Amino acid sequence: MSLDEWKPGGAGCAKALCEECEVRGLSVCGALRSTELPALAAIASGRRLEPGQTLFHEGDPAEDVFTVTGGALKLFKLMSDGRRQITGYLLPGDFLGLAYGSTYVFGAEAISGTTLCRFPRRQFLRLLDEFPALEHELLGRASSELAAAQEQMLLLGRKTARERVASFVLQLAGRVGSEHDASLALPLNRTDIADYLGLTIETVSRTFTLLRKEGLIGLPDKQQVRLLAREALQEAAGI
Amino acid sequence: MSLDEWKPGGAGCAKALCEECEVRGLSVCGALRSTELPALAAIASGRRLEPGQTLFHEGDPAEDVFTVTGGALKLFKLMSDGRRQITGYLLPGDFLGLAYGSTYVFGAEAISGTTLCRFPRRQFLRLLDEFPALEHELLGRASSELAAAQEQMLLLGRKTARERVASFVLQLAGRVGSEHDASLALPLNRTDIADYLGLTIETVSRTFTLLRKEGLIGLPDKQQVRLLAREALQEAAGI
DNA sequence: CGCACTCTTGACCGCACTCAACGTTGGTGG
DNA sequence: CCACCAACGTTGAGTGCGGTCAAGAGTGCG
Repeated sequence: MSLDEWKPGGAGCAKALCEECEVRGLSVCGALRSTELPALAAIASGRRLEPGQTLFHEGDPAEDVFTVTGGALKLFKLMSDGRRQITGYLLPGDFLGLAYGSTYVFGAEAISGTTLCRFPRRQFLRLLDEFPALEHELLGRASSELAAAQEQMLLLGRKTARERVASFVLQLAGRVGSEHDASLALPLNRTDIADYLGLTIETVSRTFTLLRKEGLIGLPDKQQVRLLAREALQEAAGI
Repeated sequence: MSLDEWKPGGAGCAKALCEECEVRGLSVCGALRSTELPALAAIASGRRLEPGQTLFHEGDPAEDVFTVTGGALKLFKLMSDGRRQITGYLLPGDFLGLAYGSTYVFGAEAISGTTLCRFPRRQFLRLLDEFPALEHELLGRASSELAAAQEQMLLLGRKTARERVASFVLQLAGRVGSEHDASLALPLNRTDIADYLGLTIETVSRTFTLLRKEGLIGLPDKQQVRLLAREALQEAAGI
C-alpha cells in the first residue's frame, strides 16, 4: 500500500487536532489530555477502505498501527490450502496493531466501508515513552483482548454449533450495546461468521434457522438479528 | 487461599532482593535495573504449589499477579457441565495476571511442583507508574500472548486432529528450545493435551500413535516426545 | 497382591462437513 | 421493463472425522 493513499490530518476528516474526532472517547486517544493530543495528531493520517479491501496481509512488515474511526474490519489467519480463521473483528474506537513483532501476524480486511487513523509504528512507540498514560491504556486493552481471546478458545475448542452461534449473538449484543429487544446489525456475513466460529457456512445457516424456530432470535433480514429471549439464549450459549 | 501461605522475600527462596533469582533474565523483572529491583522485592512473596493444587479459580477476585519461578501451570476455562478448555500453560519466567479486570477470567492450577513469586496487584500497578520500563515489558508480553492466542484460535477452529498434535509438538519444541533430535519433556498429560487442543484423550492418544507409526515423532515414554522429522512435522502441522 | 490411575486400542455412533440443488437479491445491459 | 448473471443464503441427502463407550495394558503404591 503506497503511503500517498494516506491523507495527513487524522481520520481523513480534516480534524487536524483530533479534538473533534467522534471516536476519541472510545479510542486509545481518549487517554491523552487535550494538551497532549497535538503530538498524536502530528503523526496521524487518515484513509478510507472500501468493503473487501485489504489493509495488510499476514507477514507484511508491521510499519503502522491504527485506530478504527468508522465501519468494521476483520482480522484473520490463513492456511496454505485456503482454510481461514477470523480471529476478531474491529468496530469504531478499536485499536489495531498490538499483536505483532516486526511483521503482522494476521491479515486485516475491511468488511464495510471503513475509515482509519494511521500512526507510523516507530513514531507511535516514541509517543508511548512520552505519554505513559497511552501505554497504560494499551495494556488495559491488551488485557481485555486476551480475555476475549480465551473466551473464543473455549468456544472453538469445546462448544457445539448451537452454543457457538448463541454465544456469538450475545457477544455482539454486548459489544454494540443493544437496547432490549432491538435489532442488531450483523457486521459479518454468513461466510465470515462461519470462519469466526470455526464452522461451515451451511452449519451457521442451519443453526440460525434452528434458533429462530426455537424462538430465541428473530431474523428480520440477512443482516440483522433480534434477541427475543436473552435468558434462553444465555442458556443456549452454554454459560 | 490464605495470605500466610505466602512467605515474604520473593520466590520463597530467601533471595530478598531478586538479584540472584534464576528466572530474573526470563521474567518481567528483567526489565528493571539493579537499583530498581528492591522496590519490586519489597512487595514480593513466594510460594510452592504441589501438582494439581489450585492457584485461583475463574471468578475469584483478582488481587495478585505472579511470576512463575519453577515448574509449570495450566490456565483453563470451565463450562457448567464440566467441559474444559486449557487456554495456555506457563513455564518458568512467564508472567500471570494480565488478562483480567477485577476478577480472574480463567482458573490456574499447578501441573508439576511449582514455585511462584507473588505481587499484590494494587502495589504492582503502582510500581508500573513508577517504572515505565516494567509497563513496556508487560505490553510486549501481552502482544506475544495475543499472537499466540490467535495461532491457537486457528488451530482450534480449522485444524484436523493430526495437524493439532503436530502443531503442539512443534510449539513445545520452540518454547523449551530443544536441541536437534533431543527428547522433549511433555509438561501436560494426555487429558490436559486433549483439553488444550480441543480434542478427547482418545483422539490425542490415537494421533500420537499415528505420528509415531509415520516416523515423525518418537515416544520413548509417556512424558517425552522426540522430534524425528521436523520438516515433515511442519508439513503435518498445516503451515 | 490389589487398587487406582493413566494411556492405548477397538467398535460404533453422531454432529458437523461435503456435495448439490434451489431461492433470493441486486446489479447490468439490451 | 425484463432477461441475465453473480453473489449470498437456505435447505436436503449422504458421508466421515472425531466423539462415545468399553475393554485391556502398563505402572506405581500401599
